[in-house]
Amino acid sequence: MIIRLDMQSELPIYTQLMNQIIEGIASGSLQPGESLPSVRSMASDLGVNLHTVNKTYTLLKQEGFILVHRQKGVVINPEGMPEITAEYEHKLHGQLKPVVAEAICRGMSQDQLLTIIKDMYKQIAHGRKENI
Amino acid sequence: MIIRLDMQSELPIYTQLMNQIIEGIASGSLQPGESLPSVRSMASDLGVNLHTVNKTYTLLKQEGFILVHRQKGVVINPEGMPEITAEYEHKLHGQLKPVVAEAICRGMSQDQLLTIIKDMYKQIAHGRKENI
DNA sequence: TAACTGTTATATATGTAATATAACAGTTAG
DNA sequence: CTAACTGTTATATTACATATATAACAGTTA
Repeated sequence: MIIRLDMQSELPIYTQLMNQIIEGIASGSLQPGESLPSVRSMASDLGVNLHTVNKTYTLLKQEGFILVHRQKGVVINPEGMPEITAEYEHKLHGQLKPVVAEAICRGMSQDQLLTIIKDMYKQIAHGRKENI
Repeated sequence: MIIRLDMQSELPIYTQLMNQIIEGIASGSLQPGESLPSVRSMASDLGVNLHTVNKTYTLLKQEGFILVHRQKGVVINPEGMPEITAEYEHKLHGQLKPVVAEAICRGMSQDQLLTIIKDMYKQIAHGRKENI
């Protein structure tokens, strides 16, 4: 899996890394049970510090996306992904609200916005089943 | 317009304030041409520093949501809101992608996601026309 | 003139992000 | 058993963002 970091971005490196791993899972390029590089090798590959990768892994572990297997190292959670909890729905609303509000301000119609979401959903989830 | 700040939030105060003003415009509770409190009085009302409010106003001005009128002070842009530029669409994609990816990971269907967006759009844009 | 406006400057305290170095306990390969 | 790896933790430092405090400036308004 190819990971691209933008050192000029306003987003922290550990957040960019976290997002791309989640996108990798969503797209199917990272399968449940598949192992991730060690914090040291990942850090080395990306040219960042060990602790930056470790922070990403710690957060992904806390949310249930990955787990640390004593033999296999860090793996995408083989038991499946975290569920749609009330807490997650609350977080989702908080993330979407300002984005939707700005779209409305700029005169974007509901259909325009839904089309963008549909296209994005299709694009990300495109290669889900055939990669199993 | 009522503004609520969460001092425990991970979001900076100036971002919370910015989001709520944009949501106010989207909902119609803030109309184009309507004036906003001065940086000092707003800061005083919210119990924050002058510069925190000033940063919010500066960012909103840069994006075209408000402008500084020599007589009327700070007003919601009477010429209308900023448009849907290519730059904005790029920003929108960057904001939505990680959110949609996590939803897919958690097994949320496209319809579930679209329903949330629709409800949110309706809720925000509900009192648009009747407030003019 | 006095009180307000946005704006700018400077300084300080705090927290986060990212780095560097080091160590520990456990696992694995030679 | 040794050596090299694993995740994990600790400590320290640098850099930057956030938020504050205080002050001043030019322009506007009552």
